[in-house]
Amino acid sequence: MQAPQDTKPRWERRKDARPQELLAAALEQFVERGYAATRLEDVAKRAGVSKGTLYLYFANKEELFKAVVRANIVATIGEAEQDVANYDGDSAELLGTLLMRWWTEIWATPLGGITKLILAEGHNFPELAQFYNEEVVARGSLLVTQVLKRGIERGEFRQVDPVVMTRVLIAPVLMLMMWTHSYMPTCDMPEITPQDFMETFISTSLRGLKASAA
Amino acid sequence: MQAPQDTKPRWERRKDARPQELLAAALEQFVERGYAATRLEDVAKRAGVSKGTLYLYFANKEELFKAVVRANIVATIGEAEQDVANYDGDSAELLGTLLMRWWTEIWATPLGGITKLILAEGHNFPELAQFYNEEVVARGSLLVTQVLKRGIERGEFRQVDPVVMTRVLIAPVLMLMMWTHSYMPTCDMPEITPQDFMETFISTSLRGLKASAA
Amino acid sequence: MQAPQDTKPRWERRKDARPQELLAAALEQFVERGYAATRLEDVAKRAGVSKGTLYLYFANKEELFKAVVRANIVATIGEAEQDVANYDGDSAELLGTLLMRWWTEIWATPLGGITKLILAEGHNFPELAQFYNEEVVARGSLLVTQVLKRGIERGEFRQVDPVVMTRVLIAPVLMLMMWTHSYMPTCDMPEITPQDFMETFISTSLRGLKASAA
Amino acid sequence: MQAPQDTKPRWERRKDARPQELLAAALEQFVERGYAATRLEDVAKRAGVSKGTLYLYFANKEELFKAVVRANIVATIGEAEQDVANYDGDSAELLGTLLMRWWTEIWATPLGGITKLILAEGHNFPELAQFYNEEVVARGSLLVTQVLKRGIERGEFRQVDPVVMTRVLIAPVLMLMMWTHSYMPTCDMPEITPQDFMETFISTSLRGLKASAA
DNA sequence: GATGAATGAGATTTCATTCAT
DNA sequence: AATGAATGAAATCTCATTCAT
Repeated sequence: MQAPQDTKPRWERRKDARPQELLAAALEQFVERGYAATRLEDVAKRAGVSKGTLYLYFANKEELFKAVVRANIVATIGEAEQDVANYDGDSAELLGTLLMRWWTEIWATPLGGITKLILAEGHNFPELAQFYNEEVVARGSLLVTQVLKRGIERGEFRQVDPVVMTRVLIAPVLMLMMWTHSYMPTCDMPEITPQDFMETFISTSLRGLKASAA
Repeated sequence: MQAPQDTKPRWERRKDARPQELLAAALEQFVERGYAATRLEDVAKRAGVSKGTLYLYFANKEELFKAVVRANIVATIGEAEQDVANYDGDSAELLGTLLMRWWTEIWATPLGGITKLILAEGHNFPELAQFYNEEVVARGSLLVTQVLKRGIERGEFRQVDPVVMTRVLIAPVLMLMMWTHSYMPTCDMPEITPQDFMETFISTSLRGLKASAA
Repeated sequence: MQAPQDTKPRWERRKDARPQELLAAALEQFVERGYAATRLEDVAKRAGVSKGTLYLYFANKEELFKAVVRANIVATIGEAEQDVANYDGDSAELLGTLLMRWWTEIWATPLGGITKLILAEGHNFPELAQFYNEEVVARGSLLVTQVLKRGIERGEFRQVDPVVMTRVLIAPVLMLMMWTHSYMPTCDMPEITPQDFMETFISTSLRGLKASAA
Repeated sequence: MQAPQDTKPRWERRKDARPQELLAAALEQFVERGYAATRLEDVAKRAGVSKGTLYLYFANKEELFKAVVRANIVATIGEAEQDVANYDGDSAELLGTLLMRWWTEIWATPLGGITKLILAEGHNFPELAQFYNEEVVARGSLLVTQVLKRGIERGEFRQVDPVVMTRVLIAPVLMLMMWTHSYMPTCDMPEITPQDFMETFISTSLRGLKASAA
């Protein structure tokens, strides 16, 4: 007796997979070239389909772009929110871990490419930029802010405005992401690894944040 | 003897001013819309000339863009280099001043818009990106690196890799500039001023940099 | 012994019905949208089949269109021809009845839609237009012409050119049909019914046709 | 001394004429092919310009079409309105003259081609169809209706519903126009001239309209 | 026979670039 | 030097048609 797990004919299974393939190809092309400079024909070619096929799945270029953005808003933030809620130790350590995970698990992934796109060409798509900011940036920021408040309340951090400080802490991570995706491998940050950058950034920031000894 | 300062007839002086006017208009348009989305017709309209006139001064869109970039690489860096060389006081204060001046005198000006452009669409113009990085980012970085080395040597700063730390210190300023130019006034950084950001950033970084008390 | 009327299995009978269903759907869509604006996908959807199925029955869009036209050339004209041949009364009454039946039995039916199509987009299909004119318009016209000749011979109608007069009598009916199918319900003929139109048209024409009393 | 009538350089005079040339070419092409089947490239070619030039003068295909329609709504109706108001003789004669002039001065001109277009493809452009109906059909109809009322009041015509009768009188003229523009020269109305048609139509209708002798 | 995913030619539209004046 | 009408290559998008399943 044959295993009936998948009774669909091959091309139908293919159809189910198509949107993902197209989104993947589009993501790569958009990240590589930017929104405006990306030609749909290239996306199609990269996905191994014809121009017309794209339009079976996405109404137009803008919708394709939006779909790419939506598809890459990962659940990672949700997990991080849990971690922070449950954590019970040193705030500095929590903050350091949080920022480092943010880098490795979010910005160093394709989501980083998306974020770069939004920052670079976002103002041509105001609604999308807003949507993205709310879903990704704002939620992530809130997390950092909460840890900062916690540390301040517990006397671990000195008195700073947690909202402003949140921005200050986020900025270097985003900028690292921009550099990483700027395709200027040689001219950008020769001989510096993201790891180096993040470690130096985190250690310095935590030092600067900590309540003055005593 | 009459003052020979300007013997040219008026329309010829106008002619000399033309390129500047065109570059100014192009800068605004590029910053507002991005490279790809900028139509030369809009640049021309903004400058109050016809489309054809643009081509009298610049061979094509790309050359216009390059000219805009070149024209906005100001001499400010040179001045700063002098200041640093002549300074003779506390390294932390020097670094703080340097960073703040960097913001107010460079990134908060139209040059900021150019930098954003380069970061956003630079990889479509690799040679330009490289040129820009060398002329602006590298020279500026070098300055910061020098101050860091000076501070470390003088025992004011703790032992850090000055090249990496330079990046860490530059990143927030650039990111602030990106945000400032991202045309997402509402969703971006509600109720935070660049001033707040810079102050918090600088004070925290300097604290994190300083050699552990004693 | 079982009735052998239909020994085919059901799906095969279905198969036989398919072309009719497709033609019906195509007729509606063509009439509603016009030839050029009709998308085969919509025809298929309307018929509840897939786009590909259309091509099992019709070689291409043009053939489908032609098939629709051919399928709607009804036998009604044949009946009318019989009626006219057998009639033995007043020519004016015969003509009036003929015209009114023409309207109700032909132009007010989907065939009207076809005629509108031919008139509207027929010159993109010259052969089809010719075919249609010969099969429908010419035969119908001939009928009218015969009645006119009969009336003139019998002294009931005044001396007119029967061929020209035929056109004059056909025109209003066709125009009514155009209006009826023109999908401009409000702007076209407010508060006038086809019935009103036909009655007024017939009575006036017959009056105008009749041999001047005496 | 040279005549200074036209100081513009040649190409500028050309520019002024361009829209008219384009509209003329578009009219021909639309009338020949129908709206949907007309390719802008063909219009351009017919006008002796490139595709892009069309877009200097008309935003898109639909706007071009609308412009063609607007440009062909002649003032003729206005003149006819004057004539009717001033006329002081036999209503039947007035009506006959009106209808004949309608044919020769309006429907037999390019405006006829436009009307055919509207009737054929008008429901794809509802607003345009409405606009056209109001400006051309409704005004023309009103004129006929007024003459009918006048004749009925003066006892020249028998008692008919003037609104319905208006339609009955307009229909043949419009249908003649449809036939004329249907580009089926051979199959349509062999050996009948529009002149024949109109004369037979008018004489029959007037006979049918006149108050029964006495 | 039926499906519907895939195709690609062709249409509209945009815009950097040219060139006669 | 300046103009702006004209161009045409290239991009987006549509849809009749094909074909593997």
